[in-house]
Amino acid sequence: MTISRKAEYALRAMTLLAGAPPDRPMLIQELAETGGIPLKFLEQILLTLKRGGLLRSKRGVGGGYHLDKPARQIAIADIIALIDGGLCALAPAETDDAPEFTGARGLRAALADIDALVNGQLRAVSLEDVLQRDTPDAMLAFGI
Amino acid sequence: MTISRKAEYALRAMTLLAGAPPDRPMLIQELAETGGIPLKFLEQILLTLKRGGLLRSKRGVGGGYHLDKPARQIAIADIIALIDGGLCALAPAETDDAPEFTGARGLRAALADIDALVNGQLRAVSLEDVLQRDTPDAMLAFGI
DNA sequence: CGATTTCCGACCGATCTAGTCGGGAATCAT
DNA sequence: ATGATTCCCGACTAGATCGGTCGGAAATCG
Repeated sequence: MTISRKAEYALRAMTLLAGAPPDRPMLIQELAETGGIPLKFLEQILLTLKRGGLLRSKRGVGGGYHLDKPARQIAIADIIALIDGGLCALAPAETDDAPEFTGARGLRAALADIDALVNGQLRAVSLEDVLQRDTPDAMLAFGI
Repeated sequence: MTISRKAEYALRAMTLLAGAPPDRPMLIQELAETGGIPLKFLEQILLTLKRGGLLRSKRGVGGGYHLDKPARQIAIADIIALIDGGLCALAPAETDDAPEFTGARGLRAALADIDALVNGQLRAVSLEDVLQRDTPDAMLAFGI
């Protein structure tokens, strides 16, 4: 029940890109080394992130990857959804063969509630928020 | 990223047991049929639930399963933790080889926050709450 | 004893995870 | 045009996990 390593790598790479100077793109190799991510695996990940519209790339010398929109407009939900193919869903696949017994509706409702809670939060936190959380004074501001 | 089918089955069985009359235990077969759960699979599940201290069992005629404590004192977190071996954790396995880069702390903090949120909620909802949620008037009370 | 019911370890096919491999295609400087 | 650089992309794989199944042993009761 942990987040997939692939999604974790994607989050690292996106965080790295969000925190990088916007004038020049970053190389896959750069991202892999800094983020501690297997190079060829990261290649795949960045590709799907790009196909999903979160990244833009350029080949050749001086090429690399950069965000396709400002960090504020990219939620970590967007990243996880692209990589894992759907968000974290506690509620099991909807309208399946679910039998009806006393308490069944209540169970589904309770799970759906929590599901909505976590997904809402994932959607609410942007890459910019992640960077903000990184600075020590932000920790102080939050009283940690 | 869905809840495991095994955990879903466990939740169904526990909900069933929480809603059953407390005078006699329920048979595995009964639970399997009512809950739409493969019998032999359910056997395993109930066994680990019992070893975890959530259930009590009795063999032979008149035997079966029943809750080991009142439904109010059993959180769905307890059930999922026993079955899936740990709760839903978005934050990756702690203190692993996590590299340090700009934003890494923020990323971990953001994930840990959401993690705490969902786990807190899972711990807050008991089987009794699940049963309450099942009745239509409870829905009205919640303004649904 | 024999019926009932839980207990328990071993096993199994399909799918998913976490990658690797090898080469192709675009871009750029010279 | 050539060659270096860098991204693009499909195929492949070892190992783990998922979702069960099977066969029987042990307890409990009439």
